[in-house]
Amino acid sequence: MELSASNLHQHALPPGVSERKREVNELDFFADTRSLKELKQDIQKQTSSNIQPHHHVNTSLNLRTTNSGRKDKGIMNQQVADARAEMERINIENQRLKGMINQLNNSYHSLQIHLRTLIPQHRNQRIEGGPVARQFMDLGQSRMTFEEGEELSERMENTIVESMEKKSSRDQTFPVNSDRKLDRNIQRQKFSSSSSGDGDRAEEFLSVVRKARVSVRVRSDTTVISDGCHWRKYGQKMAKGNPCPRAYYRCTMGSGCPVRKQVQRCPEDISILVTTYEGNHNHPLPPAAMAMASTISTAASMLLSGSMPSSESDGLLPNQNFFAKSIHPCPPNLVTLSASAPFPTVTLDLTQIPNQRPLNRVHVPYNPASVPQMLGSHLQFLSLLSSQLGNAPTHMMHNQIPINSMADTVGSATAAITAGPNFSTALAAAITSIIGNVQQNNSGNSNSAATTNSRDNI
DNA sequence: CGCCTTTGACCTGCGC
DNA sequence: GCGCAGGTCAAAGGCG
Repeated sequence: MELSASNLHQHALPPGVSERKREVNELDFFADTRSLKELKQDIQKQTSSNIQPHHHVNTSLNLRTTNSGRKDKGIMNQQVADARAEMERINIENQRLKGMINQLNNSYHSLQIHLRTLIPQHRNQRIEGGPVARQFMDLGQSRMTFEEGEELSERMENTIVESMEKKSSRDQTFPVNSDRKLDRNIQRQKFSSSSSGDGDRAEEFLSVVRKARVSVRVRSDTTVISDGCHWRKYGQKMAKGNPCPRAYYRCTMGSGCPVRKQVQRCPEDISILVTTYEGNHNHPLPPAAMAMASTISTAASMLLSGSMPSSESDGLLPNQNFFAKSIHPCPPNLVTLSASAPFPTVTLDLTQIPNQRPLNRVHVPYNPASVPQMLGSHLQFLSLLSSQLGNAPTHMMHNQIPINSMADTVGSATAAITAGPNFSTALAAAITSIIGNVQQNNSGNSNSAATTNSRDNI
């Protein structure tokens, strides 16, 4: 991959640098490939050309031109001095930008090296009936060069967003059951094939991302939590071991949208509402709903980043151990990863939040209607996480992130997660910050009531 | 009338 | 192969 100035601008430069580059562009600094020497010569030519007419005038009017000549000479000297000062300034700016590019180059190469070290680790991890996420990590057991890995990682980032479109087109081709069969077949192929190509691996990644689930536990009297989407109930079942029925909803915001959710009350505490989301939307989403959808993608990415040392004696993923056992000061089990289910699931347990008093934050009563906003903060969460790890550009701290950079954000955060030894600490800090932000938002936005469906019978 | 819920039937995977 | 459980379908009916 070539590292050009434009690449740096698009992929690596923090906003400050972007601003600086715009400044430089106004001077045509990068666009003009001439050297400083040539630039200097140009300026000198310009100043001398300005001088010529005055010389010509001087020769015709002696007395008057003596004073005028002195004035002109003064102006000329001033212009030369200005030009020199400008050149000095440009020179300093040039040195500064050179240093910046070198720094970015170094960061880029260190990331390359880090990626080189990660790919063989993933390749060497064995499956042996392990969880889906681990199995996917093993997909690289066929030989994958660094370039392939780099290309794949790029495609992974892109496919998180593109998967919505692919999924949509597939849904139009296959009825639901066929679609599920296809997904299952993909799963089987994924586990049985050890010599798949990049295309297959991307498809396998898509499959996991599509099927990764996010489960949200909220204490709520309402039958559903408001998440910004329109849902149609298509079924209800009594689940074994739970006196409360499980309701099945399908997203109706887009035709053929594959996203489904299950809503069920917790058998141990019926005041807890458990909502499980699955799939990617194939249509534009309102911000709150977009946050939810991207949370699912993020969840998959988090799972796929599970390259921690294995300690599965208790049946937990290594990452799950981090989440479930090591996070402080977050409530235990606030976030858990489960691979015991057919598909990887991230569970956000928000039921303990009302009792939480994040450090240095004003406590505001918890409002279940703010769950979407909380999930909507997941990008902020990733940003915070990345920044806590010190491995991600600070420009991710912006709240408003364009949708087409979402995948980049996810990818960067995933990289940060994978790379960071202080993962749990960073995660704890990030979650604490998010909770604090949401609660602060609640104080100024307490009217964002959840839309309830009175006809729901859960 | 369109959209939604309800609910029994059906399909599929999995364990025995 | 059988039974169970989870998930989905689709007809019927309700609501605004």
